[in-house]
Amino acid sequence: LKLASVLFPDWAYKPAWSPGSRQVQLWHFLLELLGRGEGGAIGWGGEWGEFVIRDPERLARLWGERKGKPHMNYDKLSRALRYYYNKRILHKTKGKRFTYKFNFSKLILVNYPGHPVTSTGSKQSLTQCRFTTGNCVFIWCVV
DNA sequence: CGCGGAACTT
DNA sequence: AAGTTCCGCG
Repeated sequence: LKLASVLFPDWAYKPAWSPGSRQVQLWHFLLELLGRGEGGAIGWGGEWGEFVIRDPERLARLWGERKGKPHMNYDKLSRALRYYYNKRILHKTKGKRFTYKFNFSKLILVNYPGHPVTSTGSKQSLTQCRFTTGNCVFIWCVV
């Protein structure tokens, strides 16, 4: 089963009153590519929530295309990623080049490679905030 | 590379 | 608010 579109819970979107609220958020975009197993540009890393940017300039180009920013590059994209540190969405895996990590206190993944979730109980309690992309099911933990 | 301040845009 | 652009610093 594959879903054509990715669904995020309401709280994961920019506020409706915010300018550019219809635009995708960068971390949504990253999860979209990761979930799709897009390959080349970005992929999951060894640890829980960790991902590696395999082709930084290509990822930047893809992001720029999505946002209509033709001059996007990794320097600028990575600045946006660094703004996520204080927001507790991401942090850097120190010492590993182009490697970042999602803070999954806010986000839990099912079918995450190497971390299958078998407990139906924990699934049940969180199914309201759920979206699917590719063969990964993302379950959100509202805090 | 990776970091974070600062000004600017949407 | 969530980036984008630019940049000096380690």
